[in-house]
Amino acid sequence: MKRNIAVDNKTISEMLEEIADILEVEGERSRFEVLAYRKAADTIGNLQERVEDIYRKSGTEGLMELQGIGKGIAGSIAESIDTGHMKKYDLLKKKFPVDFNAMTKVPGLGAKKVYKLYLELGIRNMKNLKEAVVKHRIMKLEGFGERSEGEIKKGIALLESSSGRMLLGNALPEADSIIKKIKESGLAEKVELAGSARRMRETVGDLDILVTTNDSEKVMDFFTSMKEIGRVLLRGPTKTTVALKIGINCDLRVVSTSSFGAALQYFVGSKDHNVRVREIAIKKGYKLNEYGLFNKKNRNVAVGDDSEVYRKLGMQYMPPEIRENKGEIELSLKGKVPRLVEIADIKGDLHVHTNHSDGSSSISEMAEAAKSIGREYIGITDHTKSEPVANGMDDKKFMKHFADIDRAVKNIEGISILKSAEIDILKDGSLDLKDSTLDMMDYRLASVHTNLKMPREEMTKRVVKALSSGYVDIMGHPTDRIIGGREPINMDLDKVFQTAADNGVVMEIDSFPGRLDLGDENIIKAKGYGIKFSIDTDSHDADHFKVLRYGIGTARRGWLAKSEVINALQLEKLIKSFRKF
DNA sequence: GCCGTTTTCGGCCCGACTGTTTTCAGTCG
Repeated sequence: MKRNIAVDNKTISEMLEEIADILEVEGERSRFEVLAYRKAADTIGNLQERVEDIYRKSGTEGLMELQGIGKGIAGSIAESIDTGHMKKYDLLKKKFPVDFNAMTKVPGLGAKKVYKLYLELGIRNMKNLKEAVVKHRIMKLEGFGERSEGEIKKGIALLESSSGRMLLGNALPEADSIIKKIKESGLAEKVELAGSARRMRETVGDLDILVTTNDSEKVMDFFTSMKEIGRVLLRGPTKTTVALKIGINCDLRVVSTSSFGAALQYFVGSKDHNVRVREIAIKKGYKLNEYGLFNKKNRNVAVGDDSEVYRKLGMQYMPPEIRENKGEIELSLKGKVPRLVEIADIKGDLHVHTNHSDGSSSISEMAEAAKSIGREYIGITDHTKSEPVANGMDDKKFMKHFADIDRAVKNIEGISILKSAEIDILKDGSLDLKDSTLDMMDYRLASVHTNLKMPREEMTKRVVKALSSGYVDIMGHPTDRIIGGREPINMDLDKVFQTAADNGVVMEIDSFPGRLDLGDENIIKAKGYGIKFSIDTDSHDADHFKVLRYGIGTARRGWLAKSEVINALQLEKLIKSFRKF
């Protein structure tokens, strides 16, 4: 019997991570080999495309194109996809039947401590660990103590109450508020957001805030007493870590003014980006750390902000969003980093719902709200009839709807309102409205909302048919994924993007924090096909327009320039761009 | 195990904080 074993990225990533853990505690291999496995695990864990798809399409060569994956690990991944087993992993796990993966997630527990707990106390999993804590067996171990046991206990509780990473859309407003308060306290000179939140990653594991001050003690006091803070995890003169009530940690780092530029460069990351930058520094005779860029005479030559570090290294500045070691270093050395799209470039919003379907505000209210934040046009894209839960409208209702839009247009100045719809792409790839209705629209946005679990071939066919119909201008939230909630629909993205390119279909970047769809990696992929993008908010309420910053952040992570974004066009040019012939 | 405008061999980023240590290993980012 042939079993179809689904091997997802998370599983593969966790296996590689455990191999690293076990190799580390065995201590027989070089620490670099351990590092290599961790790096590979990291790459797979953060991948947006399914590693299985890459393998099925391009084989081990395709896998080897990924960062930190060479012949050996590619082979292991291939093996696990083909057979459902990874021999190397199985062998090591047989030797050490320990759930490193779960236990190293407890803050303060790394591979070596987990190994020691196994050797001395026979602890193999979280259940054993919890029991040992309750029986106070851990504090008696050499190298552990009462304190460690308490931290492990708290760590377990924390893990059980939280799921790890948090949506950027939930974390960033919290960071904004903390930073604002520190600024207003007058205790710090500079206060900057760093880390993955600054890079606008779709989820963040923690928040990093960087300050310069001449009174570190007072800033730390102020920070640890803020009402947002749940408890203080560690506190030192330069670094304090707290658990925020919203469920993630926040680091506050204090650096001297002269180190600010290097520190900002360092703490914004990413880690992989920084490794490359440091290597370049070494080759040029410098030493780079968070305190400065030091020349042979040990003088810090990069005073100012992070752009100074890059300038001194002969590199063009790279915006935080692209610092992921995905080719930006090479572009920077050649001076070819593109100017990325900004919020200020956006002139309109092409995905807006009203209370005519499942929105909560009227056409006029949405238009007024958009106008008040500087939009010059919006497109009303209410749902079609296949979405009864969203009050989707049929052809007849759309007639009345369009008349209502005409009326709203007459009563508002300073913003244009376009007629459109978020048209359902039906199971067979046809569209949910009559051609005659579609003809009345200024443009057409189409999305998949139903039958999301279709097999890959069928789904690909369905979407390709819709995009080739000549009636789709924009594909809405193309993969339909919900971050942390729903897998992307299974389709051959290369075929879909090729079809879109051939038919002049624009891909949407839906700015809603839980969607961010397309995501950064798929944007880069689509960009390769010459596709254009529309960065929309998918607003269902007048208050939703503010989520645009997440879509812009994602677009920037996808290296998009203004010229690749259709809603950065003025209205006349936009309309022309929709007229294909 | 990975990787390559000094290399297909010989490198592989760097420092803070903690607990339990009496000088440091482990963990983290």
